[in-house]
Amino acid sequence: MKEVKSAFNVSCKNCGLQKVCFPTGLRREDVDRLDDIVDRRSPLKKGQHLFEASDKFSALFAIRAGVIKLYSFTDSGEEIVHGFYLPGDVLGIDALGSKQHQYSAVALDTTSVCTLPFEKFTELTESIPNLNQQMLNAISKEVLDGRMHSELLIRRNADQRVAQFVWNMSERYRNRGYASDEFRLSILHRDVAVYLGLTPETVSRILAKFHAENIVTWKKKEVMIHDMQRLMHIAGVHSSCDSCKATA
Amino acid sequence: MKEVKSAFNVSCKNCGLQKVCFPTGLRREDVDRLDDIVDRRSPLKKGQHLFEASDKFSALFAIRAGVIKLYSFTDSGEEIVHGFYLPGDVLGIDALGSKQHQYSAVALDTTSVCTLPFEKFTELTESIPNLNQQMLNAISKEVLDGRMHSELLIRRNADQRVAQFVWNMSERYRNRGYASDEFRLSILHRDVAVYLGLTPETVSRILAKFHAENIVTWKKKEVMIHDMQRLMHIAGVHSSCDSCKATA
DNA sequence: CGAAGGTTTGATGGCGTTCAATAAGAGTGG
DNA sequence: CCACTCTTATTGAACGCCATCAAACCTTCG
Repeated sequence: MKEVKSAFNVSCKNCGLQKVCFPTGLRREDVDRLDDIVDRRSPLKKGQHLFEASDKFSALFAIRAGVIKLYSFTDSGEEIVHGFYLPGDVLGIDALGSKQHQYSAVALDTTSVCTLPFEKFTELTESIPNLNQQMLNAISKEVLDGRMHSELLIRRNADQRVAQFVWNMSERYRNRGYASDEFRLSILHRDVAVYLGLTPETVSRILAKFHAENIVTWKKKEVMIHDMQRLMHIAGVHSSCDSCKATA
Repeated sequence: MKEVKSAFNVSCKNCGLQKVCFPTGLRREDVDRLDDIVDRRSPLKKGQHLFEASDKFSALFAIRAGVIKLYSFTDSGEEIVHGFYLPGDVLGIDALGSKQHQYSAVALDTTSVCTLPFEKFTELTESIPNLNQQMLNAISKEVLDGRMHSELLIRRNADQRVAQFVWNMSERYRNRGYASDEFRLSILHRDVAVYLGLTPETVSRILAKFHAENIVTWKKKEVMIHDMQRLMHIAGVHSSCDSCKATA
């Protein structure tokens, strides 16, 4: 099952995201065995779906590069954006119970993904004890992310929501070893607005204000944070060690 | 490890909630083995905590009777209510990753709980294959509940939120075999308000309106639903089979 | 019984939505 | 490469929902 390597087809062993996918670390031989079951397809183009709501669940996915938006629609047809998944994030957990995807996942940019067939993954779990805990970590992260999202939607005004979103993205890139004060973000303002429970107009106005006050500039998929302190202050991130918590 | 039985100390085998705790069903001998590891303490009184944020995680909990509120505080000291747990619900999943509770759980009424020591539970998992899937179901439910909460907080006005909350509670009681149009609910309006991202005043006003329009009466912990159709309509639950979905 | 906390009701104001119209990008085909 | 179209972003004005503040009433519990 060993395959030819390419830019989009690097083994877990040589993947820079190993620490993100498996934070507590697996033994080298265990990573090799994981490699054997991982399926690496050609990258998704912008607008292509990784899966759609009601699809049968057969695998978990780890993002290698790009961005995925997880979304669904309410009974009345409004879109709900549940989250954005960056390199190193695991996708598909919502379907573990019903074996059927509850939401849809679409690429917002060229995105490459590692596929973990769930059957084989479960078998591996029996022989790699640590893998089960890794799984629990990923699941737990999913639950906590959901709670964070709810928290953001309750009693935080529009300024705070936008600031927290930008800061959160910055932290996530930092944890992956990228620059945290300047990064590319292929997410439409419209999608951000839906995620934050706001209208595009409101988000636009707030970003204009942040730009005028020289806190954050977000133009043409390029985000630049000029004043991290004030950004964190607006976001309501007071405790000095929150970045540590986020890393955990 | 077999114990004397009492009203608050019934084995899983004889527990009416078995279908809720283990929806897909376990074999009789497996339930017996579960029984052996379950710890049944004396009930919690109103106001007592099952666990608190930052407590070490050592067990999952299944509610047998009563109500538990899961909550935490923001950096700025505001309370966040993440959810209410009814008989048959599983609590403690948020701590699976970090082995440390992230939120606090307090009894809103006299509440009895089954304790599942996680170590022993994990061991059992190896010999009862179906148990692992039960676990995944519980986790998945936790994720989906969180998403439902977010969904409720986005672009739903106060009327819709309150209606959806009452309807949801009604459904949950119905799924447990209780009356769905008349039930006791030991939750303060204040806690409901925080959960819904509203103020107590707003919730009070809306309940007064629902009462005046003869849709729902909620006085002194007694909820009566007089017009389920209109309640569902306000809640934005249009599809006729949503009760089925909720059961799944 | 008295105190503390929860609920109800009313008046006022602010924040974010809504509607509308323009500007700016992105994608397509000539 | 430019013209054309479609989607997204920006900016302005006005309205409405819900928070806020305040005061009275009601429960609960020591």
